[in-house]
Amino acid sequence: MTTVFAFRFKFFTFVPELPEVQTIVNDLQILTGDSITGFWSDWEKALRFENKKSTKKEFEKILKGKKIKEIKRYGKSILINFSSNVSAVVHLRMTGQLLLKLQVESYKLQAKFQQDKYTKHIHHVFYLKKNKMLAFSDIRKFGVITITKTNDLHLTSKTRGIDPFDQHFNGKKLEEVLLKRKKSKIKEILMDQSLISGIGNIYASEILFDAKINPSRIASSLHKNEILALTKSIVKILEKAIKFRGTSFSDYRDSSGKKGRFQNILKVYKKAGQKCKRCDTIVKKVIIGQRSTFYCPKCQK
DNA sequence: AGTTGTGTTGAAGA
DNA sequence: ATCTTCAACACAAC
Repeated sequence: MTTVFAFRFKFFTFVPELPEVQTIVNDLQILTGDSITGFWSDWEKALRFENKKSTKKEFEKILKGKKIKEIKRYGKSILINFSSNVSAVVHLRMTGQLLLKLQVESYKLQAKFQQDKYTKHIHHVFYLKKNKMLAFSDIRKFGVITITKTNDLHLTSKTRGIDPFDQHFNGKKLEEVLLKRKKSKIKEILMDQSLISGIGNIYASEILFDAKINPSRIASSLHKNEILALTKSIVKILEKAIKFRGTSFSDYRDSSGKKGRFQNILKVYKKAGQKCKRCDTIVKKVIIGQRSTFYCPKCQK
């Protein structure tokens, strides 16, 4: 029998955004100080070295023997800094999960454990000295792992808008950001990772509900006080979601019995046809930026 | 059983 | 250049 999962970041009903990634990063802290003994992958399309395609061989060559110095988050990306100026950027995209304390040999992974829904989507594995392994499971295989020199981290992604928990993020900063896409709908801007990093489809709807702003509003039409309210709502909702360990955990419980609970307090997301929690008006669904968007037509102006 | 919805990112198209 | 559309993929729900 395979070793029990210590943590399992559950399937794709919801997708990892900033709060889920922060929750994962917090849980991964136990790996600090551990070192890499090997690397395995059966989906090399996901592997990048700097900005080029890479291979599991190259990954193993670079990573083997490296010590994990720190694990951080930027936007929706997980940053792992190793010794010798090496870093890995892990992006879970839609369905990526990181599994800890699992023990599966690579030859078994090769066979894909076809009957085991918990291991059949593992595509990459970092083997570790103390903690056995860190496995990357990814149903849709959109996830990406980029290795780069720590010094060159800033070059790895175009999606490096300001993180809402950056100390420089405030109303004035958000105002500047809105000026860059004046004609766009506010919800599109919230989800534009090159402007603000970390907000995805779920929290965009929840934040705009909290700020009482209609998601279709054009950026340039927002008044100063609305931008200020929006700034506060961004931080407030994301902080609350982190406190609740995110939304992307449904039936899984980790070894201490905890699971994400933010889905229990969602106000508008996936609530079309139901009464608004503030004013009883029926919540509506529209498509903005090709994605489902939920809002109350009465209290979001 | 075939079609659709899911939603992140970056490349391709307009 | 700047905007929009689409492909990468697997699976649940209709």
